[in-house]
Amino acid sequence: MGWGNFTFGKMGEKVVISLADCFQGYHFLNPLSIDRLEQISEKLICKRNSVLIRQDKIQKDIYFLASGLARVYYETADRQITLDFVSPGGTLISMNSYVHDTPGYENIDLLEDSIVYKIDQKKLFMLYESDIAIANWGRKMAELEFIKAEQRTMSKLFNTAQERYAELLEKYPQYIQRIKLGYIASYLGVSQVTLSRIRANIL
Amino acid sequence: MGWGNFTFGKMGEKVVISLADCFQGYHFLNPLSIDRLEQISEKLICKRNSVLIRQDKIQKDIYFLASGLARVYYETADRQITLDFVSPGGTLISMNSYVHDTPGYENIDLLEDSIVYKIDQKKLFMLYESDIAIANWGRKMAELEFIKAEQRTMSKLFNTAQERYAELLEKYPQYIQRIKLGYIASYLGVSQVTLSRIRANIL
DNA sequence: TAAAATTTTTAACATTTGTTAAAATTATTC
DNA sequence: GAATAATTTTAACAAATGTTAAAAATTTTA
Repeated sequence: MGWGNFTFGKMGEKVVISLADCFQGYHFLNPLSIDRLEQISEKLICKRNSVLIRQDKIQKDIYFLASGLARVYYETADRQITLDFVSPGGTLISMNSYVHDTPGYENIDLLEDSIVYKIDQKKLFMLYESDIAIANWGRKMAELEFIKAEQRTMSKLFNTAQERYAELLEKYPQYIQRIKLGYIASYLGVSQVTLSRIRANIL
Repeated sequence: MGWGNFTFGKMGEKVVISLADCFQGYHFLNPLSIDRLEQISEKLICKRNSVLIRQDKIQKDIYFLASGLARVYYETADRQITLDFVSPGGTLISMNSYVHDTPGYENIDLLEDSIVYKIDQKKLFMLYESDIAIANWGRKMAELEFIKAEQRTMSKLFNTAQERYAELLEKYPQYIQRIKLGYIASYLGVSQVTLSRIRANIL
């Protein structure tokens, strides 16, 4: 997870990240290990609004987003809270499901037509036991995802919705145009009405 | 991190967890690897109110809490927010500092006289490269800490301060007695006045 | 144990944000 | 391009929480 990269380049063209680059985003990997990971991966072409992960289903596998845009959110009976938007190069994972083979917490939908690579968890776990470079790559993945999640938490705890919205506008103007305000509001942790007030500079 | 265990047993006696049990809390480890980890560990006896980790200092090493109680918090110029309380068997780590060798986000203080084990990060990283069991143990540590942090985030997003306080009371009555209300309030994400109102059942 | 210091509760008020619903705007479909 | 659907903004009001400050209770110290 982590919306750190690009969905659209400077000229508005779609960005596509290679699977190897998705891997290397976490840690250097030798060609042999990359090859082993690629062999347990499957390329998927997904339509806008596709569902990748549902909180009530076990979804052990990991996805890497090569192109497109995804939304990660939690849901209860009465509310839906957006945790993150993920851009190409990012990882889509329900950590609890991946680690414990049980239903996790997150729902992940694709907001745009996307290309994702799916890595088979069972086969990955076997590689962890035999290839120390991949074991350490998997360690790095967990560590860096932890830090990304921590940064999101920090930002939500210490910055106002206004500040966080301004940050979004500055860093990812392309997104704001294309994502529903309701999603952005729940990402910021305010109601859509409050977000409208922020946008109108009433606050 | 993760306040999952016990500080005081049923009769009020202090709980002490062995270093090996701290390790095994994450994942099974063979005796040889346990021994290797123990060899890069150092036992520390700490007084109440000791400072373990400061957000403006690089603190790469990992601590395991064998006995006592710790508080993890973030701090800005005007506010302090308690993230977690950690009981024996838990891990005290500034993940950003541990991973990136830079100052992290968290401050960690000991709220009681405590016993902690410190693991040298540099030596640990060397073990990661040579011992695949330890590499996978380190992976598990990061994965499980991620899940604990995620659960805290979830709880804060979806449960009211009342609900979370009631949970605390039920699960850890021993703590509530000994921790300042201001710390608990900032853990719950409300002002101390609101926590007093909750306690008075005004709400 | 009395005095001092710290912590917790209570009170009064202001402010922020949510809720509901309607109006305005924008996007989609035929 | 008009009609329909979806999204966003605005308005009015209610409710919850924060702030400040003082009182009460508890703990610590001498």
